[in-house]
Amino acid sequence: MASGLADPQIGGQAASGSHSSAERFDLIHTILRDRICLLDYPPGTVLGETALATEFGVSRTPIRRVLHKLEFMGLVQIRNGIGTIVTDIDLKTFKETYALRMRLAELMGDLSPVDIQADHLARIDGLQDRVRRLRTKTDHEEFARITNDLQKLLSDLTGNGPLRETIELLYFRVARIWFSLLPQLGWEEMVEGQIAELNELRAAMEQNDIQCVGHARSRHLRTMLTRIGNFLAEP
Amino acid sequence: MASGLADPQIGGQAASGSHSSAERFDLIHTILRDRICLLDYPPGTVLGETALATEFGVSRTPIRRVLHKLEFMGLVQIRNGIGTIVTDIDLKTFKETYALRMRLAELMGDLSPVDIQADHLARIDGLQDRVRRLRTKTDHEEFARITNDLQKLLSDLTGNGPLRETIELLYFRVARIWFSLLPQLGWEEMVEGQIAELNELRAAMEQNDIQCVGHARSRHLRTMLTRIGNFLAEP
DNA sequence: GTAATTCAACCTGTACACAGCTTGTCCATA
DNA sequence: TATGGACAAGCTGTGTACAGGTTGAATTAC
Repeated sequence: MASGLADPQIGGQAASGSHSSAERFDLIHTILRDRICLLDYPPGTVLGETALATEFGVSRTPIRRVLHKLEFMGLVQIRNGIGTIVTDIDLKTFKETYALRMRLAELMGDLSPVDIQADHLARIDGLQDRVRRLRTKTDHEEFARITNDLQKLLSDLTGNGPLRETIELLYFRVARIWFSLLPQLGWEEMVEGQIAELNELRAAMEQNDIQCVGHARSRHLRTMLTRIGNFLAEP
Repeated sequence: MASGLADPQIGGQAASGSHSSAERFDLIHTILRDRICLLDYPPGTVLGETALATEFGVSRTPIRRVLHKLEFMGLVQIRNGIGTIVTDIDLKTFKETYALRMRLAELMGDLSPVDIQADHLARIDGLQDRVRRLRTKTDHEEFARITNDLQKLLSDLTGNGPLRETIELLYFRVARIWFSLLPQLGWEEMVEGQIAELNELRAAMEQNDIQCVGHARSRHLRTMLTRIGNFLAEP
């Protein structure tokens, strides 16, 4: 219907259905954000407002709102006369972001911690199952979705609202970068590392120790940064 | 020229002059942000896109871009059919934001600190002069401008980019709130408190000790939160 | 053949007209 | 008098035509 693009079931129908204005905005925003984070739109991709407008069955106006929000989040850069470009991150900014994320993770249990509920344990159990299945089946996108869902779970455990928003924003800014390096970092290592983090997180959650959860998360981020740093520095 | 409003020299002329698109956007954004932070638009004010458009000599479209960015920053809330409302902050969010700001201030010297230059010392000297003048002349807006400029100076001392952006964002979110309480918190106390902070900051900067700068800032934030908390809790 | 230049195609930015939503008012009714 | 609903005024959301900006390719001059 749109312009010969793929994914007609997600875009053209759901977004232009009988939803309210705010719902359509959130829907299109989430779809485009996930496409960027899951590398459907790799860094450097030029998006084009008209193409997106026809795909989602709306005019350029609401698309522009979404793209400006994505620009504010740092996921795209809108350049007059050229288009909307999915951003890449230089190594310096990447390391700075990870350094900050590690510190913010440690603050998670320090500032207004929340109580662990049975629901939270069930969710992390589900994540453990999903990532264990990846030991025998390479699936980069599923791996990225698991880390997305883990981030959502950790957000629900962050009682301090501004801290939660900041952590989420920084996650979305860098998630796609290391995800793009995933194939070159060693699949087995990455899966086992994720399993190890989930085990640590679950053990801390069983004891209702959010502070320990934050420190485990921080350690995991440090490990990831080290691996990526080693990989990017040598060649 | 516009609609009989005040400040014709800032709005109608400068913003619609011979600037490029991005420059006009930044200019209008800064003007409106400062009007909100300096309480020209106190919380609850309804802005109205058409009025702003006529004042700045542009159409609603670029005004909408600015207002949406301000909404992303949390300074306004856009409601369909009603208008764009300057936000207020509930006490819980206010305290959470301050708790986070204290921690982030401590990180300032920890993550990629910068070297203090003579220029930095000169700027803080200027701030000291300006705030000392307020001992004999009550001027709430000048006080707010000084804290704005101090925040800018501290931003320049924050080497970690994402940390700098986060600190700035959180500052703009809460600055106008305690500023609105300024008249009721005791003018002399606030001025002396600001002078004390500047003295501590300057002493730390002379020793090129950014970590000490961050801790002094954090202590000052804690003092402010305590005063405001006491004031808001009792009545 | 090479280099500078013009121009056409495409993009985002802007202006404006109209549709949809919210709210307060006014009026009819019990 | 109290209360319910219809309506009008105002706002933001959307669609669309046009202006401004950028790039690369075709063209012209040397």
